[in-house]
Amino acid sequence: MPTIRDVARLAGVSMMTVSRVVNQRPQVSPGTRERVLAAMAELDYQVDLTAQQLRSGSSGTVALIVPRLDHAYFGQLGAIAADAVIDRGRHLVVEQSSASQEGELAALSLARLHQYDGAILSVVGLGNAEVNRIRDSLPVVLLGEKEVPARFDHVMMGNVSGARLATEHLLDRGARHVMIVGGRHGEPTDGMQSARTAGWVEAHQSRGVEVDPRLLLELEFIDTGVTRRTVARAVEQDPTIDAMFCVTDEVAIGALAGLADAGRRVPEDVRVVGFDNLRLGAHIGPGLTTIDPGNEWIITEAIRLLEARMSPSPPTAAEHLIAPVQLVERGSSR
Amino acid sequence: MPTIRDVARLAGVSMMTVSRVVNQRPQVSPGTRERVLAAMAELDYQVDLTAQQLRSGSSGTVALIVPRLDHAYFGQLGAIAADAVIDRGRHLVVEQSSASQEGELAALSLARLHQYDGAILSVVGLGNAEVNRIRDSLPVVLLGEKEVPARFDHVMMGNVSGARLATEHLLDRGARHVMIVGGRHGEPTDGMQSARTAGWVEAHQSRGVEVDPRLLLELEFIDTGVTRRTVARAVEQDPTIDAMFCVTDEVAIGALAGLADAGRRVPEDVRVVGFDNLRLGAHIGPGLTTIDPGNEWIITEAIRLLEARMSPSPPTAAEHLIAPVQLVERGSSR
DNA sequence: GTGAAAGCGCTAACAG
DNA sequence: CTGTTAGCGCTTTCAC
Repeated sequence: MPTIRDVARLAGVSMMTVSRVVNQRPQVSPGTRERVLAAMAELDYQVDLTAQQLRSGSSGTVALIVPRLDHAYFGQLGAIAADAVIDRGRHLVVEQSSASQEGELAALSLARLHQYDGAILSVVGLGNAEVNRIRDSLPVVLLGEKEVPARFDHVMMGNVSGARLATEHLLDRGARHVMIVGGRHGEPTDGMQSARTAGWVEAHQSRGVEVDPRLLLELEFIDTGVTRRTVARAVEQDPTIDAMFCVTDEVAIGALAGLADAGRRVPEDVRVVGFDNLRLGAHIGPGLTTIDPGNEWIITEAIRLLEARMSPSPPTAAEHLIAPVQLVERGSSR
Repeated sequence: MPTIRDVARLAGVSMMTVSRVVNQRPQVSPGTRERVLAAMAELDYQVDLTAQQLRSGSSGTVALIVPRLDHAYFGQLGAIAADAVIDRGRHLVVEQSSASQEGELAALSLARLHQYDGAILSVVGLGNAEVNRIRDSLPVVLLGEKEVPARFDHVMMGNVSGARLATEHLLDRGARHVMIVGGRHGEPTDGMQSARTAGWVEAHQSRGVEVDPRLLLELEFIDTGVTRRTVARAVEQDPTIDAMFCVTDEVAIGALAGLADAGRRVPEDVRVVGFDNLRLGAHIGPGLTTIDPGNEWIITEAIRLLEARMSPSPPTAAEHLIAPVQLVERGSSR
């Protein structure tokens, strides 16, 4: 591989001049620039970004760390983020944190994170202890539905309001036995499932309907197949169920399948609403009514916060943002 | 940030000794190792991977470059690859190549690629001219359904055999008017759609059924919504269609929706088979029959080839592999 | 507008 | 088992 020194020799200039041309600095005369560019082309020169980064301290790269690459939701997040980061003149790389046995922490090795100018971290399954290990040495914005230490910037979905919106929609449609599929007891700050369960409860209160605790359906884990089996069993045991709020769209797809297995029609017998607004939802069964969590908004804000932290200006107080949600009405709840 | 020099000073040893401890080299006495580890903990030392890489020439990182992060297929690929790479003692980062206006080439900036020990490149939409710009300076394995220059290692799906298998399955079930949804004329080496169309033709020949060229349904582009509209129109115009081979599962999901829109039942009126074996397929409608392209096999082989290229041993001739496919039979074709 | 010197943090190669 | 020397490829700083 040719180095900047080879280019300098060939062009008859100093390494510094080549460096200036490579980095598009203005203080180079047109003639010199031409000769340097010619030499670069001649040698097929490529900058060594590693050396550049070691010396200059910046890599031009931002990382997005997600738990799983094969969950549709994180894929959408990654695609949006990649475009947004490019528009800001940097590049995005995505890493999967829960890879293999080593688990979340391995990918979070601070050493690796330090290779980037900044990082957007999706903190599902990460304890505060782990998150706290991130020193203030690196600009970081947190994503995710759990409470995080106050000193970090944090963007989350409108879990409570979204779940409430979805459940109110079902109650307003006349449903009186709205099951929450994938619900979980606990504080709304514990995570996605607890927060959405809180919204489900709130909706009942706002509409003056009693909450039936037997309608909280826990799932062994969040998975389409698991949901399918669990839901089919549930509706066979309790034929009065007339609606389901599913904590995610993937769960809702499992619920639709389970309801079909049990011979229930959607929306005639049971209405269904999901959460995430996956693209696919529009084309599944009668069309999946869902909550749009505002992913574009989330990424836009996360990157805005990250840019602020990466800028040389004095660091401001951490922000904690909640994205605005929207109901997307389709056939499964009509 | 503390450096190796700070640790060395605190532990009362040379930088080299600290380096040996950090890199788990055996030739350090237990006592010294203890003191160094203590000093590292005390200072909360983290290696600078950039400097390490500049000096040692290796980053311990492999890149996977995919066109879109939000296509379920590439998400699954990424997840499998991340696990496989970790098991080999390295890390994986995923980049999206078709980000924003700049397009494929930007992410392929050779300079960026050189930061990695090796790269797995999904070459959808990449011309041979672009691929050829990759010098032999970096271990690279190509993925994708188009023909590539012979000097590159290349792993691809069994497009022709898979499409043939799917179509034969439909013909054997008694279908006589098997439409290919998302088909395209051209050489089988042109890309995914042409290759699968070739398999569709082969199946007709092997079963002695005439190919009706009007049953080749082109799509404006590969998208669930586009497919839905196009398929609904097609079956209204030609009521004799009794089966569909869809070039991908995402297309198949659109076809299922379009068939429902047009009042056709699956599988009673029209049988449907997809291609990709997305997890979701099992739970959509009657269950989507599909071709499993052997993603695990593809990634396993790609990484094996990459490891071989990354090893110091002499480079062997490039390999061009085709993954074995399998029919996954579900309700949509019964 | 251009160049020389110095060094980012680390490790290969060689001594001992 | 431990240390010294040199330098990876680049850019910062300062000089001209």
